[in-house]
Amino acid sequence: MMNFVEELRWRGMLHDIMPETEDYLLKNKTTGYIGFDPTADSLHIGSLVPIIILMHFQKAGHHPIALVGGATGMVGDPSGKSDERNLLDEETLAKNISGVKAQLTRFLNFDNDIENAAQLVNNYDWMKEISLIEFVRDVGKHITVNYMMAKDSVKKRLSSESQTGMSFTEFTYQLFQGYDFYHLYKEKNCMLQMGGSDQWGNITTGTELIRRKAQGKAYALTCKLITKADGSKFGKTAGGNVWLDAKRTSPYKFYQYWLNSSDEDAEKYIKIFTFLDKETIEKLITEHKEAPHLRILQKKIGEEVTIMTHGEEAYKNAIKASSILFGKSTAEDLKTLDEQTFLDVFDGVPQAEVKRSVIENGLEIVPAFAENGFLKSNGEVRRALKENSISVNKEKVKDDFIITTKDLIADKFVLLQRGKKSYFLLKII
RNA sequence: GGUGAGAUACUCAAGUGGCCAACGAGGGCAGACUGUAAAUCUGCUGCGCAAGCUUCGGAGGUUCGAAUCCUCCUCUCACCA
Repeated sequence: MMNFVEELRWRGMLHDIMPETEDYLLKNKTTGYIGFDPTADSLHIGSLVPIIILMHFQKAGHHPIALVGGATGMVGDPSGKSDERNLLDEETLAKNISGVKAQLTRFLNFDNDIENAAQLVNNYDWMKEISLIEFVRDVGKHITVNYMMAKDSVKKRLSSESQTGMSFTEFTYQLFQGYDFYHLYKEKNCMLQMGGSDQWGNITTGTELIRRKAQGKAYALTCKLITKADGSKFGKTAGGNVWLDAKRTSPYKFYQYWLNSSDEDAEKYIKIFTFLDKETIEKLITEHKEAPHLRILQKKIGEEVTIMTHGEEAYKNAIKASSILFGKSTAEDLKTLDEQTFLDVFDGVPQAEVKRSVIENGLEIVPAFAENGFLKSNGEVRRALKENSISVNKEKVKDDFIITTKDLIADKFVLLQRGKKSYFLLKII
């Protein structure tokens, strides 16, 4: 049997582990869970780490449970937050939960035919049954406020660093999460809770509750939070979060995110986000160091993670799109594309519709960029022109350029571009 | 409830009657260089081709002239109760 803990360790994912956990996991096939917050109707790549942990867990023969926090999502976890959270209304929450559920099924094997099929639970299902009196008597009684206050997540908010203080609601959060663990321990014989290192406090409230209320022993394990070498937040781009949902973040952009990782980060990511074995990874790292400009690591990570998330087909399209957008393709190359290929490549690129007659009459460059919502104002277009950053169909143009029918791609599109990475499509109707 | 401080562009933050479309920093965008990188250098960062126009929490007022002075309002923070 594969050593799950060792696997996480050499991949540099392990942060904190309760004593005896490794031993227990080696000797027993057990059940473990990770909670996912339904703060949006899609997970983003930050959630990929816990997902991958569950995948490793399942691979090692254990039984993974993914918990969707329908109830805890209503309370709001104060960990890592310096401000009070906004609460989600029930309708949004329901939508988010179903979105998150759908995504998790892509990564974990929920097939009941196998022995250690993954399970999906929603803590709202049991939390909704509990009355306040019940909760206060049966759960609250076992945990002292002193214990709760000692948690970092709470201390931080009570200290003078925090401007807003902390509501009772958020203070209670750890009891909710702790109760989840207790519930799964009782109902599903779940012995282990995992999560990001910021969850340590919440997780140990769970093991504490299990110890006091059920005289049981449960285990905990956390993984390192993903950081980036330049200090910026992982999983964010200027355009927002990088989502797992293809509708929110196109596979092309998803792939690009990994491709643009720094060398330093790529060495970490390849261990964390791919399932390649140690030898393969070490070989790749060596190769990469010999020829860093080839970006072997980034490409491999992009390939593995994009295929895992969006499938083979989407990955191939992302590659094709990348080579057209960033290769030495010219206006001529672009014009050889048929409509379908063109649309695949530029899937997700913002676009606007323009009447054919406008192009036939000749469209000046300034209004072409400003009036369709690509750039904010005429002034901005003029500025950009001065910077020599405006291209039409991948060719730099000056302010006297006029778009005509000869610039149409597939007789239907004009590709506008600001700088190297920012595209916009005019679609002729 | 009382007292005090404050609200300036994406963020922080100067500006206390004309020299203010508003110092500076960060962020963002672009150009050069490069590996679609990092670092570095340069330019831009309210609208307008321009004349000019609209901005400094909101509404009024004083003034030839207001981000700056006055009145009221809204909100935030701190201390006290």
